[in-house]
Order: sequence, then structure tokens, then C-alpha cells
Amino acid sequence: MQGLVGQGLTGQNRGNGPASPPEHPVQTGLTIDSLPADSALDGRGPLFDQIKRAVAGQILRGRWQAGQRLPNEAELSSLYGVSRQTVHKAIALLAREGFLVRRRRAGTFVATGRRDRFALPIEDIGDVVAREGRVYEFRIRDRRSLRNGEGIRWPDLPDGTPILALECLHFSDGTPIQHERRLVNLDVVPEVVDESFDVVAPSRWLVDRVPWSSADHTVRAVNATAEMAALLGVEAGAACLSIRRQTMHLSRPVTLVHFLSVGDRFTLSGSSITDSATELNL
Amino acid sequence: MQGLVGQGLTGQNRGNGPASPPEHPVQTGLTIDSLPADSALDGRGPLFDQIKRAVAGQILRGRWQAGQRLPNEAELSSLYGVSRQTVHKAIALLAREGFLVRRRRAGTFVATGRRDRFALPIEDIGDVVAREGRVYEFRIRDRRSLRNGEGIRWPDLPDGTPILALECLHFSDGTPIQHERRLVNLDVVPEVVDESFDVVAPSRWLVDRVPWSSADHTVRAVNATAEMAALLGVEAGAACLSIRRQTMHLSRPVTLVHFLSVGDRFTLSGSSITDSATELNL
DNA sequence: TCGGAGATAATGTATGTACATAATCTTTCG
DNA sequence: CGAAAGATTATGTACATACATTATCTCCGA
Repeated sequence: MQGLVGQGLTGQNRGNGPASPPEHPVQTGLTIDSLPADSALDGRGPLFDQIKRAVAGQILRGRWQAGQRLPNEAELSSLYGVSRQTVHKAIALLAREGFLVRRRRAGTFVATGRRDRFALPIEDIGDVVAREGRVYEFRIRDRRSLRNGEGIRWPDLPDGTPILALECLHFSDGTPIQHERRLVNLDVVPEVVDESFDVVAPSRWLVDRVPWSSADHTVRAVNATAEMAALLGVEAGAACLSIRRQTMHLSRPVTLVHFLSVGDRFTLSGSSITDSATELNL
Repeated sequence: MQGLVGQGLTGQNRGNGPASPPEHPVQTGLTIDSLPADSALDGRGPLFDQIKRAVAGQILRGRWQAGQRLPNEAELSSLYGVSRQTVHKAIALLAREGFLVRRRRAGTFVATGRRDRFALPIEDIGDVVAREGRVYEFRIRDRRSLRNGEGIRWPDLPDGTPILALECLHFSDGTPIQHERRLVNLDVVPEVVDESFDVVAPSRWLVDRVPWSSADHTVRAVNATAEMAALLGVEAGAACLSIRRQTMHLSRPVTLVHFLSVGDRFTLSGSSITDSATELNL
């Protein structure tokens, strides 16, 4: 029963039946030029969403420029013919999504902050392979229990902490595409010593089991060493994508992993969408 | 604001009489075991934030497991001694951040969705270099106005659309670190033809000027061709990070850019933090 | 002119109330 | 027994009200 995937939400387009804002008094004299036609609410979905769309639309269309001050909540309220609470909810959400900046007493401003917060999603290799319709397999090459500092050192972890060290290879349709070297903090995840990883890959096992609160990533390009080249079935020196990830939970390191993937068999890709734009369909 | 906790944050919990819920008899037998000590509110910040922390804490500590159902708003309300609106705000925000899934009539559940939405921020090269305390420079190597399909083809753009093609190099302390090849849709950004890019780099100029609603990225590792190697001052075959980005605005392509960076001089890195964890300080 | 005290204007939070919406559960009737 | 109709329950939205919190502005006096 916990299947549940996409939350369906969003009231459909009911033909703005109840209490639509027909003839509000319009408060002629005011700050911002009376809004042009395309600032009107569109009647689709909840009021606060309509207002979000209307405001974000003004910004995305460049009508409200970065740094410019918006009408205050009371003005917007009478402008759109809804209560201040409803305006507040819409505007506060847009601010939370980074479109606006609000300062008490000063007002609400279009965020100057350049919207260059591109974000690249990093997915589980198994998911990627499966999504491409290929057969995913993995093989554990090595598995050792030891203490930090004994041959291997995990910088963010105190020496002596018990850790599990894993090494494994990932395959797509039988071709090796990624090498993984992983350390797991046994103080945080002691159960992992009882897991054979016959069926579930370590990354998936961990992600299913341990919540994390933060993750650090470093992505770089490196030339394959002779050893790695042999494992991955490419020539020495082939360009490889190297991903290092450390996840933390409640300020404690959980796992440190190093992925190495063949450059022309694996790419990171994804689309970042401005939160609002998603809902806005702009 | 990280000063002392201080500020009498008002509205402490229960006890305060004014029209609190009509003293319903605590509903003994029910859903969640009466919450242990660490589920109490901590008195820091607004009530809805305290409730967010309390609930997210239960989840992150594994006390409320994935798929499990939470007490309903009314129960939480009497549990924490706040109004349903306040509980609703906290829970709705957690749901919006992906911690919870809510279904009408059914209730609120801890999200099973694996929290594997790692995201990697992709920054402007100029920002990165500057942050490292190095001197950033760039040089335009080529600049041409042409129409799509004439020698260059931008797949997502109709043939014949006027475009500006740029090629430039980015330097850190005088060392070349990134090569950029960029196409700009002149139908969307006609002003760009009047910009010399003497001072501001194209990426920065665009990001400051044109809002975007979505961006596609592809990151891969490639071996430097002889030509690129010469430009970047490395040996042919050196591993390079290749980033392709297309940004769209209102469903129209704005710019398509191809970055190539020397593997050992440039890395992508960043930390993804669960939205809530930020505020939670967990 | 400067500095500070106080007024003011904007957003932020909390509560109450009412009703809408969507599942789920229950009952009833063929 | 099973399907349709209705009751129930939990969340979702909207509005009103009240007060808290903070910058900012104004004005007054040394």
C-alpha cells in the first residue's frame, strides 16, 4: 500500500464557479501601473496557485524586473480581489522557491539572485541502466571489515571506527560501465555486516535503509589507470567520469563512495526546472 | 541571527487558555504510541517550524518508518497543543519538501520514495575561479552571426532561425581551464548582437539578463582532441569534463552551450542538503 | 547636523471558522 | 453476493482577525 507515487494534487479546471473575483473595486490609484491583460487570474486551480502563476508570469516575461519592488500584500489583495492571507500564501511560496525576496517593512522584491542555480540530479546506476531498457548486473569484487586507519583512511571519520570496505563492478548488458569503491560506517549501520549483497546492490541497499540529511559530491574527469582500464574493458588512459560522494546522517558520516565510469558509456544528465515553472507550465 | 537563542518567542505551548480546543478527552487508545520525550517541541522559532523539526526528527531518527501513517491533523494538533492550521502548515510544508505523502481521507504517510535525489549544483566558471581567490579572465576567440542550418545546426531550433555563435576560453591565473562554444537564439535575445563581451562573459551576461525556466544538462568525460589539447595547454588525450547545457524560456530555446574543462583543473562539486535538514540542523 | 526616540509600514505567525474535495467505509437494495 | 448509493473522514482552500516582528522613516532636540 505504500506504493503511492506522484501525488496527484491540483484541483482541475473547474469553470471558476464559486466566488470568482468578478467586479472588485479595483482601487484605481496605486503603485504599479494597473496590470495588463495577461496579469489576470486564469481560473485554473486554487486561488493561491493562480496568483503564483500570475506573479511568476510577470517576472518570467520580464515585465517585473529583477530588484523591482512588488505591490504590497494589501495592494495585491485588492488587485486580485482575494484576501491578504491568500496573497500571502502565494507570495511566501514564491519567496521560498527563490523568485522573490521579502523584507519586513521594506517590501517584496524580485530576486536579483541570478537564477544560476543549475542542479544536476545524480541517479542510481541501476535505475539508469534499467530505464534504458538494458540488463543491469553487479558483482562484488572485494569485501573487508576493518578499522579506520588500518590501510584505508576515511578522513572525516575518527581513526579506529569500524568500517566495511566494498569494491564492486556494475554492468549494462554485460558490459562493465562503472567501478565502485565504498566505505560504510559500521557504527551507524551495523546491520550491513549481515547483508550479503547477493541481490541488492550496496548503493540501493543503503539508500533504501538509511535516511541521509546531506551529501557532498565531487565530479571530475580522469584518465583510466591501467588497472581500472583492465577492469572496465577500455584502453589505459580512456577518459572516465569520477564521482565521489559522502553522505551524512545527523552529522555522522554514513558512507563514502567513489564511482568511476567509462566516459563514453555513462553520462550524467538531467533537467533542472525552476520549481515554480513546473507548476506554472510556462 | 545565530546570536543567543534569546528572543522570547512567544506563544509557548498548551496551558494558555484562550479558546483552546474544547478539551476533548485525549483519545487514549490510538495510532501512534504516545510520543517519547524527544518528540516535544523545542521552543526555538515559530511553532510551525518546531513542529516540522519534531516530525522530521521522528522520521530521520527512524522512529517513524517509511510508509507508516502519521496521526491526523486533529490528533497532532491536540498532541502538540496548537491549532490545526499550524499543524497543517508544518505538515504541508514537509509534504512539499518530499518527506511526507498526503492523501485525502486516507491520511499522511512517511514518504517511501527513496531520498536519492542527489543534486549537483553547476556554477558559473567565473564565480568558481573568483571564490578560489584566483584571477579570472576570458577571451572571445570567435563570433559569428548566422542562420541555423548554415554550417551549424542547433537541433531543437527550426532551420533558418538567426543565431549568434561564440567561442571563448576561460582562464584561472592565466592558465586556460575551460573552453566554451555557445549558440544564442537571436529571436529570443536580439540585444546580444550589440554586446561586445569586452567586460562581461557571455554566460554571465545571459544569466543576468534572460530568465530561464528550464535547463537540460549532460555531463560526460572525454579525451581531449589535439586541437582542444593545444588550446587548453594539455597533452592530447587528457581527460576533460564536458558539459552541455541548453536553457529554455517559455518553451523556446535560449542558448546551447558546450563547456570543455581540463579534468585536473576543474571539478564539479557541491553538497545537496535535504531542504528540511537545512532548517532542522539535524 | 547628528543622533536617538518613537511612529509607521510592511511582512510573519497563530487561531477560528467554514466549506470544498476526495477517498474510503458502510449500508442498502437488486 | 455484489454493486450502487450514501455517510464519513481526512486533507485542502479561503477568509477574517489579531497581534508580533522589523526595518525604515520622521521628527525632535542637543
